[in-house]
Amino acid sequence: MNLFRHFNDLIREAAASLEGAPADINVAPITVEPPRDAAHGDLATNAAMVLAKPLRRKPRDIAEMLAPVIADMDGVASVEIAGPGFINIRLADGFWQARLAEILRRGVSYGDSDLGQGQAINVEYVSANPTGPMHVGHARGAVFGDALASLLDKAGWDVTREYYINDAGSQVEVLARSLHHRYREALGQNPGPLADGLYPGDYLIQPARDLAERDQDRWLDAAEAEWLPVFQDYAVDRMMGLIRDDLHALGVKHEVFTSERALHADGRVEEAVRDLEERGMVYTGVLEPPKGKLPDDWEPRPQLLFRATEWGDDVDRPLKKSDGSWTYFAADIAYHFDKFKRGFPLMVDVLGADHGGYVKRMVSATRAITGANSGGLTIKLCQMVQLLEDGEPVKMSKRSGTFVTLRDVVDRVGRDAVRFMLLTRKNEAPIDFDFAKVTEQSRDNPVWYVQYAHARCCSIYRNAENDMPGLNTSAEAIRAADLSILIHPQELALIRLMTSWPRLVEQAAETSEPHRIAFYLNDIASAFNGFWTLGKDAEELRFIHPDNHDLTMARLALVGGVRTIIQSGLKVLGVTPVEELR
RNA sequence: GGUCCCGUAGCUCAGCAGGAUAGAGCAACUGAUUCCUAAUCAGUAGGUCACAGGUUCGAAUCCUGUCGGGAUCACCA
Repeated sequence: MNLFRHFNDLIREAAASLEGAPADINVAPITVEPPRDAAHGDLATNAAMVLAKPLRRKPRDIAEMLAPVIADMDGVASVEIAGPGFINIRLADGFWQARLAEILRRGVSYGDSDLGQGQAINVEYVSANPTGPMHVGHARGAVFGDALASLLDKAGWDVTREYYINDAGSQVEVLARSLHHRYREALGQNPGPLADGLYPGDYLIQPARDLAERDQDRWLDAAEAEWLPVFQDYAVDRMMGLIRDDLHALGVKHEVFTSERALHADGRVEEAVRDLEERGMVYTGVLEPPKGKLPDDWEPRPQLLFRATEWGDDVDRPLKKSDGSWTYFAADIAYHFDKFKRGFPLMVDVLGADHGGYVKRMVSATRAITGANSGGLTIKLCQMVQLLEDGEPVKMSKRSGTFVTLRDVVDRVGRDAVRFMLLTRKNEAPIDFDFAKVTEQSRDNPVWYVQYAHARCCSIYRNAENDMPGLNTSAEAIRAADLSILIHPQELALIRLMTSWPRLVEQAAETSEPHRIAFYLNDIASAFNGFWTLGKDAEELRFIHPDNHDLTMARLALVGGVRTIIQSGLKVLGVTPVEELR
């Protein structure tokens, strides 16, 4: 239950039936939120202020009319009118205790929402070129996309996770040539130094050996035109294997892999462009030279263009290169068209910030394809990750082979730490990824801090079982505990915070901001650790009371609630909760 | 030059789709461990929310402009 939505619905209803309310009154601007200052109560609504104009009355007068109606609602303990016309609502202890019971009953599915109403949505992420292993730059988009997909799923969308394999274009030819070089080496030849522009990494050596084993010297003296397609297929297969392994190491999942080359091969690119053509969205023209720095080899030439400007872009965009072949953009239009036809009116693309210039054209193309009022494509850009070693940037250069692979980082600090750290920042903000910080065990490291709180919850259960032999701490027994004895302000504060989880899920999903979950978990951990420490001074606030079964069970229920919320949140982030930290 | 992102405490960052006195961690200072994990907690101090206008009951949040930082800019993917 999202209690804010719950009470908002009730209050809107009450507002619409107020004396003197016009039939067509707009109650949408009414909000119900937690007041910033807890002293103001549990809920605050702006209803009186928003209704002042349509009702032509003073906010305070409207508040006076609404207050008794609200006070009568289930769960409401008291109502106050404050400031310019805020209505502050305080909920009864019993209401909060019922919420804890709800959390225990629902388990990690607590916070699930029907906000998405089961709408199909396609989330595309990673889509690294299949030309080598993933490096850290890819990790952020991968983790972000994965968490966003989980988040949307939790919030009620029907999510499909997709990977677009960029297996067409010149970089795949380069890959094939690089593999051929290694192939010659594998057969004992000395092809000399790697030609300029070929991929230097040693990850092609083993695939080349395997290929040499399979095909022997069949391609050694063959013409390039003969071996190129074979080497392309083989290399892309192997590189996708590497990437899948890397994704697996990160715990990132996809359900659908779509090949760019297949789009070209079975005519879907032509089909998409033809579709645009029929709508008059395509023409042959000459583009203006780019502003700013003019490329050395720029020259005016007629090209097949898409009327992107009619859909919100700044210039029209080329669909064909000067040699007549399709641009990447043309294939990408076909790809989005394909997704649309597969039943996804809603799509999300997760891209690196270096693709910022690409957003408008893809969004406008998608509008053109799907009809203007759809606007079904959202592009989320992830900013750079800067690796730090002892506070110093790690220098990376592809040329010297010193770039850090995703696998290196995962092996060193662990999948969970990588994921959590990359999600503890909003996607538009650059991240400094400090190796020392990520593995540090302190308050300053949110990854560790949240895990610590979870482990502590587990530890309390273990201790309870040890200290009180025969105590039944099964889920059923905990759910049966009498929660009405949880009336300490700190206990209720903790439950309040847990109860904001459903609302947080909805907000994070609506804004596509999984980082909010990481911050929320940090808050939960902090509140829980605070409560834990109270027990040091005040023995009656400890969780375990060997001489008081009922109190122990109620407190264990509280701890169980915290543990459940943390698990629910970590599940969205794709991080495994740990039961013990030593 | 165009476009996009960012600018909040000394540092690193949140800020809940406009709400009441702008928050957290680190660093600094003061306290708390025979005790359910002190790997923690409580407190003090620290801000002209880059700047200037605008929108309205109300702006860190929305709009315009300026300044500063980053990304990107036909035919690459």
